[in-house]
Amino acid sequence: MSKSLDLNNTVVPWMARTTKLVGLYFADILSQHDFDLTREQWVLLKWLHDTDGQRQNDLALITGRNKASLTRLIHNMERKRLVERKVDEQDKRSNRIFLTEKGKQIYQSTLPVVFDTIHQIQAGLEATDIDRLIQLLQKIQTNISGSTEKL
Amino acid sequence: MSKSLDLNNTVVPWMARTTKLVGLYFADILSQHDFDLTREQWVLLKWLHDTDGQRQNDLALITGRNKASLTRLIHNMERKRLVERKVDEQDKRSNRIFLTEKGKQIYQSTLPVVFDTIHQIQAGLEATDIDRLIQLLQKIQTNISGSTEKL
DNA sequence: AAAAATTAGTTTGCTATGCAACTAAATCAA
DNA sequence: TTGATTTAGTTGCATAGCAAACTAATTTTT
Repeated sequence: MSKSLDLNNTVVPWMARTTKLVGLYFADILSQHDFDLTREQWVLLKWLHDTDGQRQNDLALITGRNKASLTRLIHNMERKRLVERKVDEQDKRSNRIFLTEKGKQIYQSTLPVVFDTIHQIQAGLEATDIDRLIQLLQKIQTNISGSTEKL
Repeated sequence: MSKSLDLNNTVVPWMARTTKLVGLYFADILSQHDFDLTREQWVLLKWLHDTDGQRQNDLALITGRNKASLTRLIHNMERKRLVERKVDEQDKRSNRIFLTEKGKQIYQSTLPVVFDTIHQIQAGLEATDIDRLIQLLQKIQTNISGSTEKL
Protein backbone atom coordinates (compact mmCIF):
# COMPACT_ATOMS: atom_id res chain seq x y z
CA MET A 1 0.00 0.00 0.00
CA SER A 2 2.72 2.42 0.94
CA LYS A 3 4.68 1.38 -2.10
CA SER A 4 1.98 2.52 -4.48
CA LEU A 5 1.73 6.03 -3.07
CA ASP A 6 2.63 8.63 -5.64
CA LEU A 7 4.40 11.34 -3.73
CA ASN A 8 3.74 13.87 -6.45
CA ASN A 9 -0.01 13.65 -5.95
CA THR A 10 0.40 14.31 -2.32
CA VAL A 11 -0.53 17.50 -0.56
CA VAL A 12 2.93 18.31 0.72
CA PRO A 13 4.82 19.15 -2.48
CA TRP A 14 1.95 21.29 -3.72
CA MET A 15 1.82 23.20 -0.49
CA ALA A 16 5.55 23.65 -0.43
CA ARG A 17 5.72 24.96 -3.96
CA THR A 18 2.74 27.22 -3.62
CA THR A 19 4.09 28.71 -0.43
CA LYS A 20 7.42 29.26 -2.06
CA LEU A 21 5.87 30.97 -5.06
CA VAL A 22 3.74 33.17 -2.85
CA GLY A 23 6.79 34.10 -0.83
CA LEU A 24 8.84 35.04 -3.86
CA TYR A 25 5.93 36.97 -5.27
CA PHE A 26 5.44 38.90 -2.08
CA ALA A 27 9.14 39.70 -1.78
CA ASP A 28 8.98 40.97 -5.33
CA ILE A 29 5.97 43.15 -4.61
CA LEU A 30 7.69 44.64 -1.58
CA SER A 31 10.79 45.55 -3.52
CA GLN A 32 8.84 46.83 -6.51
CA HIS A 33 7.14 49.28 -4.21
CA ASP A 34 10.47 50.25 -2.67
CA PHE A 35 9.61 48.98 0.75
CA ASP A 36 12.91 48.17 2.38
CA LEU A 37 11.46 45.10 4.06
CA THR A 38 11.89 41.37 3.81
CA ARG A 39 8.80 39.16 3.96
CA GLU A 40 9.78 38.03 7.44
CA GLN A 41 10.20 41.58 8.59
CA TRP A 42 6.79 42.47 7.23
CA VAL A 43 5.19 39.55 9.04
CA LEU A 44 6.77 40.60 12.29
CA LEU A 45 5.58 44.17 11.76
CA LYS A 46 2.09 42.75 11.40
CA TRP A 47 2.31 40.73 14.59
CA LEU A 48 3.53 43.73 16.50
CA HIS A 49 0.84 45.90 14.97
CA ASP A 50 -1.73 43.41 16.24
CA THR A 51 -0.15 42.86 19.65
CA ASP A 52 2.55 45.34 20.52
CA GLY A 53 4.91 45.02 23.46
CA GLN A 54 5.25 41.24 23.48
CA ARG A 55 8.08 39.43 25.13
CA GLN A 56 10.61 38.12 22.70
CA ASN A 57 10.02 34.55 23.71
CA ASP A 58 6.28 34.77 23.17
CA LEU A 59 6.84 36.45 19.84
CA ALA A 60 9.04 33.56 18.80
CA LEU A 61 6.29 31.15 19.76
CA ILE A 62 3.43 32.86 17.98
CA THR A 63 5.44 33.64 14.90
CA GLY A 64 6.59 30.04 14.82
CA ARG A 65 10.29 30.53 14.80
CA ASN A 66 13.28 29.62 16.84
CA LYS A 67 14.25 32.20 19.42
CA ALA A 68 17.72 32.52 17.92
CA SER A 69 16.18 33.42 14.58
CA LEU A 70 14.00 35.98 16.23
CA THR A 71 16.98 37.55 17.97
CA ARG A 72 18.55 38.31 14.63
CA LEU A 73 15.37 39.31 12.91
CA ILE A 74 14.70 41.85 15.65
CA HIS A 75 18.29 42.97 15.52
CA ASN A 76 18.02 43.72 11.81
CA MET A 77 14.72 45.49 12.29
CA GLU A 78 16.16 47.53 15.13
CA ARG A 79 18.95 48.72 12.85
CA LYS A 80 16.28 49.93 10.47
CA ARG A 81 14.54 51.66 13.40
CA LEU A 82 11.36 49.67 12.81
CA VAL A 83 11.15 48.18 16.29
CA GLU A 84 12.56 48.75 19.74
CA ARG A 85 13.63 46.43 22.52
CA LYS A 86 12.79 47.49 26.06
CA VAL A 87 13.90 45.46 29.04
CA ASP A 88 10.93 44.38 31.12
CA GLU A 89 11.41 45.94 34.55
CA GLN A 90 9.33 43.18 36.14
CA ASP A 91 11.59 40.47 34.76
CA LYS A 92 14.90 41.73 33.58
CA ARG A 93 15.58 38.63 31.53
CA SER A 94 12.79 39.58 29.14
CA ASN A 95 12.70 42.09 26.35
CA ARG A 96 9.48 43.71 25.32
CA ILE A 97 9.33 44.49 21.61
CA PHE A 98 7.57 47.59 20.34
CA LEU A 99 6.92 49.12 16.97
CA THR A 100 8.51 52.50 16.50
CA GLU A 101 6.58 55.34 14.89
CA LYS A 102 8.50 54.62 11.73
CA GLY A 103 7.55 50.98 11.99
CA LYS A 104 3.89 51.84 12.39
CA GLN A 105 3.94 54.20 9.45
CA ILE A 106 5.67 51.79 7.17
CA TYR A 107 3.32 48.99 8.13
CA GLN A 108 0.31 51.17 7.37
CA SER A 109 1.77 52.20 4.05
CA THR A 110 2.18 48.58 3.00
CA LEU A 111 -1.42 47.64 3.71
CA PRO A 112 -3.03 48.67 0.41
CA VAL A 113 -0.39 46.78 -1.50
CA VAL A 114 -0.74 43.75 0.72
CA PHE A 115 -4.53 43.71 0.40
CA ASP A 116 -4.24 43.93 -3.35
CA THR A 117 -1.75 41.11 -3.39
CA ILE A 118 -3.95 38.88 -1.28
CA HIS A 119 -6.85 39.53 -3.58
CA GLN A 120 -4.76 38.63 -6.58
CA ILE A 121 -3.58 35.45 -4.96
CA GLN A 122 -7.08 34.37 -4.00
CA ALA A 123 -8.70 35.52 -7.22
CA GLY A 124 -11.33 33.10 -8.45
CA LEU A 125 -11.61 31.33 -5.12
CA GLU A 126 -15.03 31.48 -3.52
CA ALA A 127 -15.28 32.29 0.16
CA THR A 128 -16.33 28.70 0.70
CA ASP A 129 -13.23 27.48 -1.15
CA ILE A 130 -11.06 29.57 1.08
CA ASP A 131 -12.77 28.32 4.21
CA ARG A 132 -12.47 24.75 3.03
CA LEU A 133 -8.80 25.22 2.21
CA ILE A 134 -8.09 26.67 5.61
CA GLN A 135 -10.01 23.83 7.27
CA LEU A 136 -7.95 21.25 5.46
CA LEU A 137 -4.74 23.02 6.38
CA GLN A 138 -5.84 23.12 9.99
CA LYS A 139 -6.54 19.41 9.89
CA ILE A 140 -3.02 18.80 8.62
CA GLN A 141 -1.62 20.95 11.37
CA THR A 142 -3.44 19.00 14.04
CA ASN A 143 -2.28 15.76 12.47
CA ILE A 144 1.28 16.92 12.91
CA SER A 145 0.82 18.36 16.36
CA GLY A 146 -0.74 15.07 17.39
CA SER A 147 2.29 13.19 16.13
CA THR A 148 4.84 15.41 17.77
CA GLU A 149 2.92 15.50 21.03
CA LYS A 150 4.17 18.98 21.59
CA LEU A 151 0.75 20.40 22.31
CA MET B 1 -13.47 46.85 0.70
CA SER B 2 -9.79 46.22 1.00
CA LYS B 3 -9.83 47.84 4.40
CA SER B 4 -12.17 45.25 5.80
CA LEU B 5 -10.09 42.25 4.74
CA ASP B 6 -8.91 40.25 7.73
CA LEU B 7 -5.47 39.01 6.80
CA ASN B 8 -5.62 36.25 9.37
CA ASN B 9 -8.53 34.56 7.62
CA THR B 10 -6.64 34.55 4.41
CA VAL B 11 -5.14 31.51 2.76
CA VAL B 12 -1.56 32.71 2.82
CA PRO B 13 -0.74 32.64 6.53
CA TRP B 14 -2.36 29.25 6.94
CA MET B 15 -0.38 27.84 4.06
CA ALA B 16 2.82 29.37 5.31
CA ARG B 17 2.42 28.02 8.80
CA THR B 18 1.32 24.58 7.69
CA THR B 19 4.23 24.30 5.30
CA LYS B 20 6.59 25.37 8.01
CA LEU B 21 5.23 22.83 10.46
CA VAL B 22 5.41 20.09 7.87
CA GLY B 23 8.98 21.07 7.11
CA LEU B 24 10.05 21.00 10.73
CA TYR B 25 8.28 17.72 11.24
CA PHE B 26 9.96 16.16 8.26
CA ALA B 27 13.38 17.42 9.30
CA ASP B 28 12.72 15.89 12.68
CA ILE B 29 11.72 12.56 11.19
CA LEU B 30 14.87 12.48 9.08
CA SER B 31 17.12 13.11 12.02
CA GLN B 32 15.25 10.71 14.29
CA HIS B 33 15.94 7.98 11.78
CA ASP B 34 19.58 9.02 11.57
CA PHE B 35 19.39 10.00 7.94
CA ASP B 36 22.13 12.55 7.45
CA LEU B 37 19.95 14.60 5.10
CA THR B 38 18.30 17.97 5.14
CA ARG B 39 14.79 18.29 3.74
CA GLU B 40 16.12 20.10 0.72
CA GLN B 41 18.67 17.40 0.10
CA TRP B 42 15.98 14.75 0.31
CA VAL B 43 13.83 16.60 -2.19
CA LEU B 44 16.71 16.84 -4.61
CA LEU B 45 17.42 13.14 -4.18
CA LYS B 46 13.83 12.51 -5.15
CA TRP B 47 14.02 14.67 -8.26
CA LEU B 48 17.17 12.92 -9.36
CA HIS B 49 15.65 9.56 -8.62
CA ASP B 50 12.77 10.48 -10.91
CA THR B 51 14.87 12.10 -13.62
CA ASP B 52 18.57 11.44 -13.30
CA GLY B 53 21.25 13.23 -15.27
CA GLN B 54 19.58 16.62 -15.57
CA ARG B 55 21.44 19.78 -16.34
CA GLN B 56 21.94 21.96 -13.33
CA ASN B 57 19.99 24.79 -14.83
CA ASP B 58 16.96 22.63 -15.54
CA LEU B 59 17.14 21.15 -12.08
CA ALA B 60 17.08 24.64 -10.63
CA LEU B 61 13.97 25.39 -12.67
CA ILE B 62 12.00 22.29 -11.82
CA THR B 63 12.96 22.36 -8.17
CA GLY B 64 12.00 26.02 -8.04
CA ARG B 65 15.17 27.49 -6.75
CA ASN B 66 17.75 29.98 -7.75
CA LYS B 67 20.67 28.52 -9.65
CA ALA B 68 23.09 29.86 -7.06
CA SER B 69 21.24 27.99 -4.34
CA LEU B 70 21.35 24.86 -6.38
CA THR B 71 25.07 25.21 -6.93
CA ARG B 72 25.63 25.13 -3.22
CA LEU B 73 23.06 22.46 -2.46
CA ILE B 74 24.74 20.20 -4.98
CA HIS B 75 28.10 21.08 -3.57
CA ASN B 76 27.04 19.94 -0.11
CA MET B 77 25.50 16.77 -1.48
CA GLU B 78 28.62 16.05 -3.47
CA ARG B 79 30.66 16.28 -0.29
CA LYS B 80 28.41 13.61 1.16
CA ARG B 81 28.89 11.54 -2.00
CA LEU B 82 25.16 11.55 -2.70
CA VAL B 83 25.40 13.05 -6.18
CA GLU B 84 27.97 13.61 -8.89
CA ARG B 85 28.54 16.42 -11.35
CA LYS B 86 29.62 15.42 -14.85
CA VAL B 87 30.45 18.03 -17.45
CA ASP B 88 28.24 17.63 -20.50
CA GLU B 89 30.56 16.89 -23.41
CA GLN B 90 28.05 18.33 -25.88
CA ASP B 91 27.98 21.65 -24.06
CA LYS B 92 30.84 22.17 -21.72
CA ARG B 93 29.09 24.96 -19.88
CA SER B 94 26.58 22.47 -18.50
CA ASN B 95 26.87 20.01 -15.67
CA ARG B 96 24.81 16.87 -15.63
CA ILE B 97 23.85 15.77 -12.14
CA PHE B 98 23.63 12.10 -11.23
CA LEU B 99 22.78 10.13 -8.16
CA THR B 100 25.63 8.02 -6.86
CA GLU B 101 25.01 4.45 -5.73
CA LYS B 102 25.10 5.73 -2.20
CA GLY B 103 22.56 8.39 -3.11
CA LYS B 104 20.25 5.80 -4.61
CA GLN B 105 20.52 3.52 -1.63
CA ILE B 106 19.88 6.24 0.87
CA TYR B 107 16.91 7.51 -1.08
CA GLN B 108 15.41 4.03 -1.18
CA SER B 109 15.98 3.58 2.50
CA THR B 110 14.09 6.77 3.28
CA LEU B 111 11.00 5.77 1.35
CA PRO B 112 9.15 3.74 3.97
CA VAL B 113 9.61 6.50 6.48
CA VAL B 114 8.53 9.13 3.99
CA PHE B 115 5.41 7.19 3.01
CA ASP B 116 4.48 6.78 6.64
CA THR B 117 4.98 10.44 7.26
CA ILE B 118 2.81 11.43 4.32
CA HIS B 119 0.08 9.15 5.56
CA GLN B 120 0.26 10.69 8.99
CA ILE B 121 0.10 14.17 7.57
CA GLN B 122 -2.88 13.39 5.38
CA ALA B 123 -4.67 11.27 7.95
CA GLY B 124 -8.39 11.86 7.98
CA LEU B 125 -8.40 13.57 4.61
CA GLU B 126 -10.50 11.87 1.96
CA ALA B 127 -9.03 11.40 -1.49
CA THR B 128 -11.50 14.00 -2.70
CA ASP B 129 -10.30 16.44 -0.05
CA ILE B 130 -6.75 15.98 -1.19
CA ASP B 131 -7.68 16.47 -4.82
CA ARG B 132 -9.66 19.57 -3.95
CA LEU B 133 -6.81 20.96 -1.89
CA ILE B 134 -4.35 20.40 -4.70
CA GLN B 135 -6.72 22.00 -7.18
CA LEU B 136 -7.04 25.10 -5.03
CA LEU B 137 -3.29 25.32 -4.62
CA GLN B 138 -2.88 25.02 -8.38
CA LYS B 139 -5.36 27.82 -8.87
CA ILE B 140 -3.33 30.02 -6.55
CA GLN B 141 -0.18 29.16 -8.43
CA THR B 142 -1.68 30.15 -11.74
CA ASN B 143 -2.97 33.36 -10.20
CA ILE B 144 0.58 34.24 -9.29
CA SER B 145 2.14 33.10 -12.52
CA GLY B 146 -0.40 35.20 -14.33
CA SER B 147 0.57 38.24 -12.32
CA THR B 148 4.30 37.82 -12.74
CA GLU B 149 3.98 37.06 -16.44
CA LYS B 150 6.97 34.81 -16.17
CA LEU B 151 5.23 31.90 -17.86
C1' DA C 1 19.75 32.29 52.80
C1' DA C 2 22.57 29.39 49.68
C1' DA C 3 22.54 25.95 46.11
C1' DA C 4 20.13 23.97 42.22
C1' DA C 5 17.12 24.26 38.50
C1' DT C 6 14.64 26.89 35.16
C1' DT C 7 13.90 30.64 31.89
C1' DA C 8 15.02 34.59 28.44
C1' DG C 9 17.90 35.94 25.32
C1' DT C 10 22.43 35.83 22.80
C1' DT C 11 26.18 33.71 20.29
C1' DT C 12 28.22 30.25 17.37
C1' DG C 13 28.24 27.00 13.67
C1' DC C 14 26.10 25.15 9.74
C1' DT C 15 22.56 25.02 5.88
C1' DA C 16 19.77 27.24 2.65
C1' DT C 17 18.12 31.16 -0.14
C1' DG C 18 18.14 35.16 -3.36
C1' DC C 19 20.31 38.82 -6.01
C1' DA C 20 24.02 40.76 -8.50
C1' DA C 21 28.44 40.56 -10.47
C1' DC C 22 31.49 37.61 -12.68
C1' DT C 23 33.90 33.71 -15.83
C1' DA C 24 33.87 30.61 -19.44
C1' DA C 25 31.60 28.40 -23.18
C1' DA C 26 28.51 28.64 -27.04
C1' DT C 27 25.81 31.04 -30.41
C1' DC C 28 24.59 34.94 -33.35
C1' DA C 29 25.94 38.81 -36.40
C1' DA C 30 28.59 41.62 -39.20
C1' DT D 1 36.14 34.88 -38.66
C1' DT D 2 35.96 37.89 -35.33
C1' DG D 3 33.17 40.68 -32.24
C1' DA D 4 28.85 40.92 -29.60
C1' DT D 5 25.40 38.54 -27.14
C1' DT D 6 23.47 34.90 -24.63
C1' DT D 7 23.74 30.97 -21.49
C1' DA D 8 25.52 27.84 -17.52
C1' DG D 9 27.52 27.84 -13.51
C1' DT D 10 30.18 30.01 -9.57
C1' DT D 11 31.21 33.45 -6.12
C1' DG D 12 30.34 37.38 -2.89
C1' DC D 13 27.13 39.54 0.03
C1' DA D 14 23.16 39.65 2.91
C1' DT D 15 18.99 37.50 5.25
C1' DA D 16 16.98 33.76 7.54
C1' DG D 17 16.58 29.19 9.64
C1' DC D 18 17.64 25.57 13.48
C1' DA D 19 20.29 23.36 17.16
C1' DA D 20 23.34 23.52 20.86
C1' DA D 21 26.20 25.87 24.07
C1' DC D 22 26.34 29.71 26.85
C1' DT D 23 25.18 34.04 30.21
C1' DA D 24 22.35 36.34 33.24
C1' DA D 25 18.17 36.72 35.82
C1' DT D 26 14.59 34.40 38.33
C1' DT D 27 12.45 30.76 40.79
C1' DT D 28 12.55 26.49 43.39
C1' DT D 29 14.77 23.45 46.71
C1' DT D 30 16.81 22.39 50.63
